[in-house]
Amino acid sequence: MAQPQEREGFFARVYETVEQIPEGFVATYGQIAKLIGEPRRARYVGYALHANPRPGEIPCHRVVFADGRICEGFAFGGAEVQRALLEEEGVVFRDDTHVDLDACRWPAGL
DNA sequence: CAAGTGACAATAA
DNA sequence: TTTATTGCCACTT
Repeated sequence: MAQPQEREGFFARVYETVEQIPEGFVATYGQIAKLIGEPRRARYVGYALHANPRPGEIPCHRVVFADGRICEGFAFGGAEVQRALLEEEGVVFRDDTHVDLDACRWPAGL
């Protein structure tokens, strides 16, 4: 396999960043990608979460689209489950599939 | 080796 | 304003 180790470094940074998201807050793929220094890998941020090698430690449910939207077949049990998890932590929802990024965006103070 | 795919985002129409 | 397309970059086939 001789695959570039940078991939693991990139993935590791994504996990580190996502794990640092406080409860009641959410981050977007583009924001995370930019925070780790690779704004062009926004897509791969989601890819890293899909890989999710550490279920239970990586709050992937706190990571949403730039608009705060959650894809349907994305979460473990469905967008509804994810919405419930976010509401449980205090995240405000504008719609059934959109979170209030204006109030829950992370990192705060951008 | 080349082409296709994908938990996104930004820009164009 | 919403919808459609392109760009990104690594992985899969």
